[in-house]
Amino acid sequence: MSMIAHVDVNSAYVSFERVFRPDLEGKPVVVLSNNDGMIVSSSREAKALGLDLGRPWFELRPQADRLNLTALSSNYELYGDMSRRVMEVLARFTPDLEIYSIDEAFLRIPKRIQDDPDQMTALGREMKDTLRRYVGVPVCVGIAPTRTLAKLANRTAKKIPVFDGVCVWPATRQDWRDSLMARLPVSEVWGIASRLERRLAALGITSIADLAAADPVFIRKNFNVVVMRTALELRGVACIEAEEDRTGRKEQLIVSRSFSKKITTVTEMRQALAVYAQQAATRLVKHNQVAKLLTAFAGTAAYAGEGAKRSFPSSTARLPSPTADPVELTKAAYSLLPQLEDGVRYARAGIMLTDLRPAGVHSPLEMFRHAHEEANVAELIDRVQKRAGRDLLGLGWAGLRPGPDWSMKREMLTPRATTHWDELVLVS
DNA sequence: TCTGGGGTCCTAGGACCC
DNA sequence: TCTGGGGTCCTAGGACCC
Repeated sequence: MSMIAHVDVNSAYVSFERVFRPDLEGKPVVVLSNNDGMIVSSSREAKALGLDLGRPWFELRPQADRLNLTALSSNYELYGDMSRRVMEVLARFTPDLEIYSIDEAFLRIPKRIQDDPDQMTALGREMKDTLRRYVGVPVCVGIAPTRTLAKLANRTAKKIPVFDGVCVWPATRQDWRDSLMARLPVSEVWGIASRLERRLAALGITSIADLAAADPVFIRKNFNVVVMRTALELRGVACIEAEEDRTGRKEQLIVSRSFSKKITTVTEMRQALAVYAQQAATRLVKHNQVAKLLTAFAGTAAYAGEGAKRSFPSSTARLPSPTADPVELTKAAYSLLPQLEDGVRYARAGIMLTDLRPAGVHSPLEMFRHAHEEANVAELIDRVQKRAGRDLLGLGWAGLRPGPDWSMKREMLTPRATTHWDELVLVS
């Protein structure tokens, strides 16, 4: 039986911010979503005040002073770079690192210590201490024979103080684990959320222990293989494979944003689509991929009041040939425009690219349609942007700064302290 | 009056994740 | 007035093939 460690950063975005704002240590802090919409990360102190994920900021703002609460706009450039540092440190512990998300990773425990709970605990503690020292962030570590149990061990390490951030499943007693699993609701398991929780409850499965004890064939029949795998993993049978290393390869790519003010005109929507199409193109090129299918969509607010007109138009265009050309993507995205309805206040729009494939593999027909003017426009934009910055040149509004008045609002943004020379932290 | 069997591919929708 | 963004996997059903 092999062992897997799950490591994740506590209150990740808040912790990344605190590295450069040590004054926020020990205080209630939240990080907000784009447009300063709602909470996406919440410090332990903020959680203790009941400030959980999803709370809208406009509701909270009036109380912020009274609660001594610090709210920050999300600074994804900072988080991306801090995440890279965390993973770099973790990579020193194993040749077998699976980066699962911006703040989580799985690591395979070396064979020679996988039967020794004490050594595994020491290893987990070393990971935690090293990340604190080298990157400056607090993490928890869970170690168990399956990914699902490693996540559960990690949750345990976070919530039960005696573990002090490191929980090695086989180092705990069987009867203690059983009673823990009997106490915890099944929705605490990785892969079981509210809808499955409801359906499971209808069959009498409410605790984690219930799911672990359920007959896998029964689960397979009433749900699907995904839920069955989860149930098996809870019994210690590893059946969720490491995600295949895609090295950046994706199956789909989405660029979508809410506007800071509602959009009502075709002109504004055309601007937004042009900006998003170019961002999509940039990301495609970065992954060295091209797209065949583009879907453009827009929508009214999810929480629009009574009587507000709702509308969710979308249009899908097959591109003449697989491409990452911003000009072609922008044109294709415009197929949405005729579908917009008059008098509707659109809150968001986006572009989804699907049917992606590696760039540079061309069918015979495609050989004849290159090196024309449009390709040169894309290249030119790319060259200018590389030399002079992203904000300087683009189709439509993309090159203008300040941006149009519907563009994203981030009023409490911290400096991009690790990726931009002019935003370095100054120490005096 | 009678109307097979086996397969692939694609898409939409549902569920989950962070 | 104000409520995020970006992904993956699985399944069912339809279209189509021989």
